[in-house]
Amino acid sequence: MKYEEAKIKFISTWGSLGTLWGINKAMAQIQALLFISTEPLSMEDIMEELQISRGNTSMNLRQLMDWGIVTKELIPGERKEYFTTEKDVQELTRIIAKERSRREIQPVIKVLNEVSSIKDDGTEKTKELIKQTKALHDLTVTADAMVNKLVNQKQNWITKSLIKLIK
Amino acid sequence: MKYEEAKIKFISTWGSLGTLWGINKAMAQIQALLFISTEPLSMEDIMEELQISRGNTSMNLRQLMDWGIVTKELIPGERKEYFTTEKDVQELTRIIAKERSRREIQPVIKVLNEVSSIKDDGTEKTKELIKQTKALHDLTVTADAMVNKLVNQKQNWITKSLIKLIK
DNA sequence: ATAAACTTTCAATAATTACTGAAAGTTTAA
DNA sequence: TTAAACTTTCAGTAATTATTGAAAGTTTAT
Repeated sequence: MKYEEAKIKFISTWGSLGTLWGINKAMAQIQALLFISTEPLSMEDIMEELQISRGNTSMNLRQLMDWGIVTKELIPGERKEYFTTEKDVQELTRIIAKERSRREIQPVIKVLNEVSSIKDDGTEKTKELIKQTKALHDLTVTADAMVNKLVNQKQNWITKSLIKLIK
Repeated sequence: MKYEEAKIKFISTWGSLGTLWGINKAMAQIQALLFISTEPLSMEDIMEELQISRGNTSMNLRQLMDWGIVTKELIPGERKEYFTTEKDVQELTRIIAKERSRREIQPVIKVLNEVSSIKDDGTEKTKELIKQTKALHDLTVTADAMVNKLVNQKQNWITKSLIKLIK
């Protein structure tokens, strides 16, 4: 496999993975492109490479910046804006985990908490609802805490954690 | 909050969460309904509760069975088929993690492996592609192994693991 | 064998989500 | 202050994904 083919394969795989993570294809592809690029890219560059419109590029870059994954790079003497993505996979993971927790997990925890706190009226179905949503609540809280814990160990966290768990 | 309200809230929250997990709303809602139900439900019951069509119910139940989350329950003397879901949250997590790994993570690992194994032609951009996809590959492999490890500790895994990690 | 009771399939349609492109907005340089 | 160079916005449209409902399929009882 040659460079161009490998690049296309990587970008398109990353793009379709994005879809089932709740971020759209274009957004994931832009991030992928920046991730393997040796220098910052302009909007023009991105549009050209991925064959997407200016509007699409602008909106998705904005979202990536909202996530904190992509940043503007000012190149002296240039009018255009250039973009780069976080290049360190562990830092990238940390940012994504934190954002997903904030955006998706926390709201769910809140609902599970509300639902599992309703008054027990003594009926079997109410007892079941409380029991099951409480179990989900506790699981979610603990898993979320665990991921945050893992991910905040800046240096070499995965390896370290794995070693701990295996023994 | 009363039972009916809490139930509706739980089902709809679970449903919309499903969406950003790559499983569709109806599928997640059916699972949620079964999860808090005290007894097995028929297709009729599910259609009625969630206000969805017979075809939709049938297809999504099938998918849930493919995932191994829902099973048919035969009730003696009854013609209809009844359905239940795994009720234990830890077992549920184990099944979901395993399936997601198989369906989504493994294919990505394969591509990352292919892409990061292309021949280094000495150019900077090829070096960058190899370096970055290799980093992603290693991270993905390790994280996947870690989740599997965690999740396969049948009893009380989350709590145990957290304790280990914190100290 | 027939029919009643049920489930599955799938073409048509609806609902949702993503994308475009041109107009409006902004910034910088002269 | 004007205009060139650039970015953002958003109404319209395209693409994708989910849902329906009726016909076809299956199973069980008689």
